[in-house]
Amino acid sequence: MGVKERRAREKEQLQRQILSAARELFVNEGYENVSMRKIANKIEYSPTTIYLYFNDKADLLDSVCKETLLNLLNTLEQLKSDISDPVETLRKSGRAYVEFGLKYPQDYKLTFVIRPQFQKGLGLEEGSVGEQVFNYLREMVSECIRQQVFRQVDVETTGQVMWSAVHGVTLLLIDFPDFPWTEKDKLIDTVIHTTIEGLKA
Amino acid sequence: MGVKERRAREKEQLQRQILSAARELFVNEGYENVSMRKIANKIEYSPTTIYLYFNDKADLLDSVCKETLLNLLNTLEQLKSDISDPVETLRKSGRAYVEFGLKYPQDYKLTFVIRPQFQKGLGLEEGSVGEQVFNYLREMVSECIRQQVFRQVDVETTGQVMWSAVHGVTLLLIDFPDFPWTEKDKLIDTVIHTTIEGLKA
DNA sequence: TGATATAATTAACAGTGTTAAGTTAAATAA
DNA sequence: TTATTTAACTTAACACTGTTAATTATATCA
Repeated sequence: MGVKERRAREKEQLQRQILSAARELFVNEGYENVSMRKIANKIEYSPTTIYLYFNDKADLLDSVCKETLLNLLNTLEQLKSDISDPVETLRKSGRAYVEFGLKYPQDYKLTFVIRPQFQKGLGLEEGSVGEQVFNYLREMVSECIRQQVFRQVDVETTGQVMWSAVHGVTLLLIDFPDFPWTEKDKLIDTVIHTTIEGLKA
Repeated sequence: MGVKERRAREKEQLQRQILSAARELFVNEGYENVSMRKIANKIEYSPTTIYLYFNDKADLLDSVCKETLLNLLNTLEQLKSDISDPVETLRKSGRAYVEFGLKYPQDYKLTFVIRPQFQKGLGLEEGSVGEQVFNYLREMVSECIRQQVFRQVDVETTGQVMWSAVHGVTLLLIDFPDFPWTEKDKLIDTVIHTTIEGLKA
């Protein structure tokens, strides 16, 4: 009886090993520059072994991104402690979102830009981690509207506006590091502040 | 004397031919899925001929993006006619920017997301078309501040905030077409409106 | 015409994702 | 313990990729 379970455990472990090797390579060298053979070398298995654990390279990317989203979700959920000042929490969440993107720029691009190009199904389906992330944002925004700090536009639109702003500034900072940006922290704060002010009643 | 010129014209023509074939393929099939051989087939030349006109595939991408930026710049410049209502012009420009991105989604991603990954030099250097686009935005914003419609934060930051917003919503709409967005036009308008309101004095 | 310069091509290299077939090792059954 | 089945893994191969060096064809000039 225990044999099967041990084997299952071993399989799982190898799967995780592959995943972590893939993540490290994707993040350090970019998805396009990582070959299955490179990943295989890193874990000291033959390239085709990977195909016993993942459908293809895109599937590997998919799994890496799922992890990233989980990380992001965890990071965010640590912030929604006090509901007394929802705007402040939203502000903090926005900052945390952008900072997450800048801390793991490759992961962020992989998840929010590269992946959609390969996996047409957006990864924001019902019950997915991606959806949970957006739900978090929805809750924050919802509370701001409920307490009548924000004007009474619908929650969906408001959330999407907020997402646009943080997504935009995150990607610009990642993709054009040499652009003469305003001091980075100031820019991020201004983006978030501006959006929140614009949403206020 | 005229021979040289004719030859130069012919070279130029072939270069343009290559470029337009590349653009068409990049846009329709995605940069990664287009091979030099595919481009060569399209123009009925051998693959290596392309290398007589462009350094490499990234250089080809570069040229395609430069054209895209020129298109964007032209689209925008047709709007700055009346300076009397700078906020309205800025609003229109924002809309035009997003619409441009949605009209040519592949071009937009190529220029603002894919290219930075291959060409580390951001393509917004002094005198570049990219810089001109941002200069346009700067002018618009500048006028809003000059007429004291916007609060007196610096022009740079304000412009960058605006850019973040439109860039963000454009990419989200492109990358996650299946997400349950608010009605598209409403979302775009709200993003721009919110940002502008947030920037007002 | 023959010499020269330029344009375009062929062949090749080292690498890619992925599949099908073959091999090895481990677990079960006799 | 030995034979058989099953799972895990590897080898070899296919049809591609971007790019370079060497080669051939073409058009211009003397």
